[in-house]
Amino acid sequence: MFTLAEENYLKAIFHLEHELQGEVSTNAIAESIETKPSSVTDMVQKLAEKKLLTYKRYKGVQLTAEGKKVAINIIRKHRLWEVFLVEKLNFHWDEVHEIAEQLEHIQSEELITRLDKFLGSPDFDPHGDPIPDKHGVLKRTEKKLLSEIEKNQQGVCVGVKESSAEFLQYLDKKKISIGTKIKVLGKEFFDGSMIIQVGNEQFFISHIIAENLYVQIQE
Amino acid sequence: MFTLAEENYLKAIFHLEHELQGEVSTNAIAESIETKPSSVTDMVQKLAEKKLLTYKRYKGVQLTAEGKKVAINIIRKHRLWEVFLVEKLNFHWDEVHEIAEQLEHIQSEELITRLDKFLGSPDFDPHGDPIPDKHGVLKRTEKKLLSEIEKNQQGVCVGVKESSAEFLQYLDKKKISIGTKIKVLGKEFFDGSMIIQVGNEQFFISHIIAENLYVQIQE
DNA sequence: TTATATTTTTAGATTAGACTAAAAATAAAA
DNA sequence: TTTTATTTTTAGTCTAATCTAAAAATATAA
Ligand SMILES: [Mn+2]
Ligand SMILES: [Mn+2]
Ligand SMILES: [Mn+2]
Ligand SMILES: [Mn+2]
Repeated sequence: MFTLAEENYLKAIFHLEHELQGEVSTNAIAESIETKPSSVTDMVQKLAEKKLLTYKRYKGVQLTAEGKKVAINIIRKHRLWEVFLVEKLNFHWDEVHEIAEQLEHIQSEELITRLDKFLGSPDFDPHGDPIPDKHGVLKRTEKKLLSEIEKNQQGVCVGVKESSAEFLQYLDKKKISIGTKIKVLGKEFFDGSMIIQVGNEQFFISHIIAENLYVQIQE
Repeated sequence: MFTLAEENYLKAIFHLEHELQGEVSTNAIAESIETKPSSVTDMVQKLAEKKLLTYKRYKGVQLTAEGKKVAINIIRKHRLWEVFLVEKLNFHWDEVHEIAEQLEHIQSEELITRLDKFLGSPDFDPHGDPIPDKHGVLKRTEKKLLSEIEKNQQGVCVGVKESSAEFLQYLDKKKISIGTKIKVLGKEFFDGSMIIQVGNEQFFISHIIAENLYVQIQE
């Protein structure tokens, strides 16, 4: 149906639309998929002709409903495969992204239907990201960045914003994973750093860490 | 490591070397991967430069040890994925080949190691074809074509030579699958057709069928 | 508002892989 | 052993996806 490159562009643009809240620039796309802006212009013109996005010269792009549908389906496949790799093959959560980047392009509706069933129709992937259902509907949960919660509040970790192997390994070292309870003991106004409690341990984390961890507040 | 096209050529050449018992011609490759002979010449020259096969103009090609290693690894992946699709996702044996053609190109040693373990290190795929181990070693079994066995002998089906969906569906209709006992009740010298017994049923099969079914003779 | 900087697009080149048409080598038939 | 047929290779073209360099548009600063 679509080429590997086309699928990767659509997925990247979809993610950028959410991060940037609106129109996505040529440079933003180029940076995100590690290519040159001139290459992006070419591809974006091709995708516009195929009605997967709208494009006005110098004005950036926006996915059409059809483009979104394609992107969401790739994301669905990516996240289902990540669940498979962690739940069934016992990969660790910092090892699965690269492999899922390949698996997400396998073309077979039936395969995904069956994989989903085999995995028990999971709602979230190993990084806490929601898995769209077959109609593209995402389960919404109200989660907050750890950096947004107040002193003495407590939450349970439900996801990571950044999901590089390096960050995930840092979290492992600190014994933080999906489901871990985190209590904010102190918060430094100046630099946003925090003292938090995880299990019996209390330690310092920088703002960078706090704004890449999603938590659900607990009373 | 290798491109999709390169992998497909190596795999096709490997299979042809076995079918044709020796040197593989340009035309044979072209037919097998459904491309033009001129395209094959190009690719074969490229693979020769990479030392994956030896090539003499107008003389056909032969895989090097390295070329064989690559080909066998792809076949290993293909067959392991087929087992996964049938055993875990409950696909039928006539539905898995096309999907495995895609999955066999996923690049990750670790993935295959874990998949193999998850599946219980199977020795055969759903069509009865042997799965090479991680060193490329194939489990050899003495099996015969049904067409080669004599009247009143009996065997158990251990594999199919042809594994197109059409042929597999024919076998389903006749209630023949891996493990099925087959007894030869009659054999027509003229055209090689047979009367066989499968379970309680007795029926006629043509030579074409008999020479695409592998059996292991039982006393 | 004019000058400068940044972003984006165009023009032209490159690579992998495939194709067609024609030439060259080899095999088969007369 | 010529002639004819088949197989294989070469030469040249095409498309997808990328790149560099330069031009054009837009944004920012003086
Ligand atoms: Mn991922
Ligand atoms: Mn993920
Ligand atoms: Mn197969
Ligand atoms: Mn098979």
